[in-house]
Amino acid sequence: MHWADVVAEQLAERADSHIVATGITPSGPIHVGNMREVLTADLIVRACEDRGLDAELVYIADSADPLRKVYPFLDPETYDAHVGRALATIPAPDGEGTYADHFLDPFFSCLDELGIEHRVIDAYQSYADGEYEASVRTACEQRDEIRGLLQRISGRELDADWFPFNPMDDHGRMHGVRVTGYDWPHVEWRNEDGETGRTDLRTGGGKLPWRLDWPARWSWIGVTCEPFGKDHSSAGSSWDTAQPLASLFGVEPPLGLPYEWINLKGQGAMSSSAGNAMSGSELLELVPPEIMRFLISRAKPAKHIDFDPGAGLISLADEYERLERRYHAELRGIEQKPVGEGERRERQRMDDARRFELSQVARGEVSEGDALEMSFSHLSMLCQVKANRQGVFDSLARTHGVDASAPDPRLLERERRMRSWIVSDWFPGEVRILLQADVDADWLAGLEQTERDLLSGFAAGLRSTEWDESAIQEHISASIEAAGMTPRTAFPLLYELLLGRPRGPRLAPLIRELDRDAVLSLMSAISD
RNA sequence: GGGCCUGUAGCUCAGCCAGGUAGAGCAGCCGGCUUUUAACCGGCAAGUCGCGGGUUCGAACCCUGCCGGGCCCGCCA
Repeated sequence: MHWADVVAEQLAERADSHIVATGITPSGPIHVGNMREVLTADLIVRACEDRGLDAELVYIADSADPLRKVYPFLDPETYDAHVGRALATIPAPDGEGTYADHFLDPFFSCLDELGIEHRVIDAYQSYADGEYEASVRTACEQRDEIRGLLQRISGRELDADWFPFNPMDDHGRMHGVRVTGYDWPHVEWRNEDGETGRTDLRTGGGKLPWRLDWPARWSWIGVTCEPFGKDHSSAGSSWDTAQPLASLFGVEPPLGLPYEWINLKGQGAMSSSAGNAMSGSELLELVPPEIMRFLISRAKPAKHIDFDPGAGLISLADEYERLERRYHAELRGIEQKPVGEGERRERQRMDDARRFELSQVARGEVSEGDALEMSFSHLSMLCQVKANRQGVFDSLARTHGVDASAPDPRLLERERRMRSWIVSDWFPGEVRILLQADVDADWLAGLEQTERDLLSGFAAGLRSTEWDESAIQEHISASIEAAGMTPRTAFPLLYELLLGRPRGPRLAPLIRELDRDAVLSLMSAISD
């Protein structure tokens, strides 16, 4: 049974209606690692729906969180003054709108593309609207008990003047603001500059610290399930402290699902501020949304994912494509048996089917017979070799039976994305088709005489060859024949000469699309 | 120090929770097709399942002890 179905089954034992919560602080570009959370939640929601439960995904934008520091991608001139202020109240890096929205808007676009239906809860607004009032009051009234509980479970010593609410000063800053007095519904405070003031706790003016905020939102939103990053699941961390706090706030804790992190292959955990991250939007510029869903659906949440945005991403996409074909050929409609039933092989097939189904952007059953049957690696090659879309689809018409006059819209999308992938820095060198700049003298010296004859004959004649496919094709054939070689032995040499590797895309059309001057300049190095 | 995850074919991983004779893809090799769009088709080879102990009729799977790798415990998922 697929992991999302296992979670759904556990939820079914608890209730018929569920709210699956996720939240990410919009302090920077929301990267693929961040997005594991919301995708995990979506898969659970889908699995719940598939077994007839009501389920809703709630996304909490932590816009009330203060800017913690001036991140490397921010201008210190502007942002020094904003450290400690809520993300909802400070300007965006490009000056348009708020900081929080600046990073949330592209994220929400991703969610739409990924088919993730969600209700957005804005934390800053929710504090202002009084949604947190009951929890804030409980926290303040029972601050001594909470304080002891936090110290005991987290093993962390809290300051003598610790208070379960971080108020903002008159400049909107939360850092360094101390509570000096409390009388519901007000707190009095003093900031680092010695300024004092009074805040009404019922309408925002600050926020609960994270360890309290988390169970508080469970309480007022009614969260029943929540995936969370492993940083929250260490011993004594916020998940542990949230358990007793939840009962204090009068709710059952949700079913928690810790998930592992996504590493950028070879560079460790993704981090926007460290500059080794790919944002969700970026990924969706390269591959269709179902590939991103597949990345998450194929791995269990407890497994960390080594995300390779280069060759590995092409493999991933191709793997999806093969699974798609297999699904339509033999997996559709396979009976999903309860946990533990069925032969090993059969269980694997059931899970594969679910991996595919849960990767779909559209909800509901996958319609019949709509596999694209087009590998991403093949497409990557065509898009490099063909100057335009027409060329790609003409080729696909010949080799894959694609109707070039009315191609599948999904195929058009894949072609569009592949082109942006190729021009991006993410495109892997292993599959990049690159005309050699020079001839490797050692390689040339090591060849047989007939082999050199082939190359020099080919090179010499190319200059006078008309630059179209059939003329080039003829010239290739003539050169091979003149050298007394066979295509099988000759082609690897020609590829080696042009691309520096023994194989490549069909040669004549490839040369036709390459820059003529560059090719001829390379040829002159051989014929000399 | 505490916690979580992880170690299965050259590579990426599935299988472990629900014990029943080792799986997939890629790469490799061989063959087929071919005046080659890294195509496509067929086949082959490939693993002491990190190591030791235990439980069991039976362990990659459960328990236990080691060893290696990654990460988290300051509001970075």
